Amino acid sequence: MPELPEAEANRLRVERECLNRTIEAVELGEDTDYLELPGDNERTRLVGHQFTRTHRHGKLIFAGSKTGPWIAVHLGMTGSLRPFDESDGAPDYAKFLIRFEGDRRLAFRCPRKLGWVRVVDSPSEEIARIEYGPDALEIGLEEFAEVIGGSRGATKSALMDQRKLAGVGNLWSDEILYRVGIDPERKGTNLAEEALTDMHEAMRDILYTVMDTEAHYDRLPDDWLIHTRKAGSGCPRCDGTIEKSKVGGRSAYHCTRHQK
DNA sequence: ACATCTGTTACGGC
DNA sequence: AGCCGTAACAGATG
Repeated sequence: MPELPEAEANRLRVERECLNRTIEAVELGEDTDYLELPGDNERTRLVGHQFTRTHRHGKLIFAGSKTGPWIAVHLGMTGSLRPFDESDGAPDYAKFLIRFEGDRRLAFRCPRKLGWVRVVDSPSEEIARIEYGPDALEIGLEEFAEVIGGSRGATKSALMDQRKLAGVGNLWSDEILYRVGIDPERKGTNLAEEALTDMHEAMRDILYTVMDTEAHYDRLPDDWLIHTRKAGSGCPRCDGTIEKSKVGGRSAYHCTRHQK
């Protein structure tokens, strides 16, 4: 599920349904081996506080308040944050549960156990700890061009490097490069200023567009790669063919005709 | 049975 | 020192 727009959709659910309610208890779910989750002391720290605000940086989601502790959530590949009412029962794969006053609950689901939750003093402290670069929607053209244009490896890998800029993953890096007609393997140092400018703009447009749909991919424009991300399919934008390859250990899809 | 997967990270090489 | 690339991680799904 989660790159920046998907993390944003999760943050919005918390923002809408979990603010300004006193936390009464914080519990772990079933089968939490291998997961990094707050221990007894960290969970107790949250009790009695309310979340009054949320924040997102790249793929990281935060909830907290001006003076109280924060939770920092990384969704991994398959995680999600799900507010629910006690009367409806918890979702499956719930690994971490917050009980707010009244009927409201918040579950951190994580079927594949690649996500994590921490209790921290502030978002900025956690962002510094994990060494994330600027958020992909905050980074300006100048710094973007510096960071991506200065990268000696594949442009796709640079876009996905969270220390360079935070928020872009495998799916949307493909979409960005498809939009601007750049081969995912092209070296960053081999990109012209104009290509970097186009890429920065495409990144912003793609992330905002996906965010606007709250990550409902069926509502995205027909000429996006996402709908034809399959080896051998025809390119929606030219006469080319979509090819699958490996870039930086991840599967990459690109049009062999208009992406050079 | 086997390959795949929107996440990171540890480690070796340059 | 830093940057880069690859293997590894865990478990559901097709």
